[in-house]
Amino acid sequence: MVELSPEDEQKLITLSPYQQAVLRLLTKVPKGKVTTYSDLAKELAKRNNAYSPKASRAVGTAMRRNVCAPRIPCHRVIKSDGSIGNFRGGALGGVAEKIKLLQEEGIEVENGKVDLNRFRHDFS
DNA sequence: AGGGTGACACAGG
DNA sequence: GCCTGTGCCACCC
Repeated sequence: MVELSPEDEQKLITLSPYQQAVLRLLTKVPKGKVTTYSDLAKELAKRNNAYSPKASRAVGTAMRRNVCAPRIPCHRVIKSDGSIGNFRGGALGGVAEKIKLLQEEGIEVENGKVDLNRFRHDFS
């Protein structure tokens, strides 16, 4: 869980409501656990019926625009099949960097995949 | 207002 | 299991 500083809040309000919701929810994912784009979309839909549970793609948009207020652990978000997905557009370390960060938190990554049965964070 | 674009998902082949 | 095509959502011109 991450505490947002007043500065972070300032950056957040710059974004659309949906993007804010995604990032705030993301702060609840603890170190050592991961979640998926789809899971975030579902959880958001559960908390606010204005949102669609199928907005996984929109969640990706939120990450892309993530002012990644450094504090928000965007590297803990992977695809629903356990594969890593993308990170900062691909270049500059990209996926490799994402994997590294995950492993440093104790999450096992083999063959470019994470075992969701063991590392998936359960909201609710 | 209209059309293009992804850090996605899912069903097929 | 890998590669494609299609659907989708919120966002951004």
